[in-house]
Amino acid sequence: MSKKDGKYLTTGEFAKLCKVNKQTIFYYDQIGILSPVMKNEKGYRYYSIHQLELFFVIDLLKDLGMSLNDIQQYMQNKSPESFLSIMYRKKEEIVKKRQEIEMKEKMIEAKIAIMEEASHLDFSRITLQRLPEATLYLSRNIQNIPDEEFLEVISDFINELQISQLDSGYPIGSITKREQVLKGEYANYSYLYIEQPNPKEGHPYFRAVKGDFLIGYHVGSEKTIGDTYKRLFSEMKLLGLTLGEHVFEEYIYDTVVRNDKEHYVTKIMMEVERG
Amino acid sequence: MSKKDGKYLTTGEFAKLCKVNKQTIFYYDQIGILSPVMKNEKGYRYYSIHQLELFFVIDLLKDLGMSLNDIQQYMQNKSPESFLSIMYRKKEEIVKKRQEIEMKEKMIEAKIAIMEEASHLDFSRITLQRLPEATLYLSRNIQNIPDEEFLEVISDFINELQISQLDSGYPIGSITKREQVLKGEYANYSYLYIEQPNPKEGHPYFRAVKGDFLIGYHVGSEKTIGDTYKRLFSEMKLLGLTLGEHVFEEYIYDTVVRNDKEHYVTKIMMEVERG
DNA sequence: CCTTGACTATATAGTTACTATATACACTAG
DNA sequence: CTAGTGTATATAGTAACTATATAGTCAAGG
Repeated sequence: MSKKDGKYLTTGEFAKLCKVNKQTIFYYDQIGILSPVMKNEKGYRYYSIHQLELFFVIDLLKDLGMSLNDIQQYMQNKSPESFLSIMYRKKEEIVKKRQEIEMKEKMIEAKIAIMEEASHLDFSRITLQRLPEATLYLSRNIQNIPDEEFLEVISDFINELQISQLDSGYPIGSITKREQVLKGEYANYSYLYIEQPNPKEGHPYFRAVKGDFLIGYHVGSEKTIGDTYKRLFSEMKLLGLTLGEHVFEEYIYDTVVRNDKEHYVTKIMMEVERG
Repeated sequence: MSKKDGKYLTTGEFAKLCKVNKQTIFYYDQIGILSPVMKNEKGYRYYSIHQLELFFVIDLLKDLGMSLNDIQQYMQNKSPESFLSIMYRKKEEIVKKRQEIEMKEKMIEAKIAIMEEASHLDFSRITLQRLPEATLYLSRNIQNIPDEEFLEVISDFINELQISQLDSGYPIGSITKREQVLKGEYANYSYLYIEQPNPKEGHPYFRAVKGDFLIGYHVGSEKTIGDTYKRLFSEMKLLGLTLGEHVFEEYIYDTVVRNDKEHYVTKIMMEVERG
């Protein structure tokens, strides 16, 4: 028997090459997914270097979400055909997984962008800005909607975000119509929305907006948001502007980054018209 | 209190929107990472729709490998600054994770290619082929190496595969020199190698090969591989060829797809010269 | 008003894939 | 011949759920 083939690895050596705990190797033997090629009379386990590749495959399958139980099922009854069919299945899964990862990367980037921008803002200032066109994914109309139906709309909205991978990481905002705002019904929203910096083709629910906006920030619970609306209205008057069709609200700092409601920050963007 | 803000979700409703088991929501309350905004006198939990976003963030962090314990640490003491720093950290991690996924996708594709090719082969046929140039990642020389050192070389080779992401999914093969093969020392390899279909720039250990190869398949344990070598030698004589500098061996069917050693298949590729 | 069925709650045990600990035996080097 | 490292088994613990058991709550229909 030649040196290389004759060379057996002890459990410790094998574990080190696999970069796992020795106990894991015992465990794999115990549940029958990777047993040593040889066991001596003292019960010492000996592995061959070829079994390393088997370990790597097990590790790959595990990584792709296969349970040790399922892996064991295969190991009891190996064949090139069933291995191939597993690989085809896993190929589909990993493509999906990669797309999810890519989306999450985008989400993180969005969160970073939002937080970085917020950290440079003066929340007490009201500004007039010309906003560029943006693509939004809208919920169904929720104005004056009864409670049960509201839950269903939210549910559909959230589902669609997840199914069609529309969660860009940007905050979920709300749109209120001029009429409701003027009546002081600041929470009687008409739509929920989420901004889509890279809109997908062929999706029906997108609307674009652009124009002049009066932008202010409300610091504190939403119960007191009326105060900030009043400040915005007086600023609007001062600048000789009138309220446009829609008001957009977005949580900048919310329950994700603040323990206390008094420190929440809501961005209010009022569409305005000159003259 | 308006309809939308007044609308609280029960544990079941909230769980459904989060697409998790209700028990999970109880559990998150229990360990203090996501508690309902309100609990009535009967102990019923009520969540607000804004807490959905918090759940999604928790889910994101979890996906990025953060433990519920670490998440809890953050939740006890939220702030935009620490959230931002977590996001920066996670951004690095997810980039790495994406690269790993991409590599694994390639690995699966390679395994599929190998298995598909193998399924169309007649293992009893010996063929003469002109092989194109291929890039290989080589181990250090292992010819006549003592056992301890062999283990170290293997270890280094495997480590490098993992660190530099060189595991292409193609089998780990061995190269034996003409001299050893002629002496019948078929297992006295000089190098281990793994093919790199998309070689990375700036890596030192690569060698290219191309030329005429006499290719045969050994079915059975490596102990009887001498039989197949003999068949190859007689075919070589028949074709009027002489043995070139190297012989390459690759496991096609091994412990990964076969339970029984008698069904292993090893591909033997002999470099040959005409005349 | 009562019952039925679907909901809510807590408490506890089970699951997966390890990981740690305790105890005992084996092997190797000085 | 002992110290130190290695091996083994057995058992318990871990994280993050998941399932089960038991009991209280509530809204709709008869």
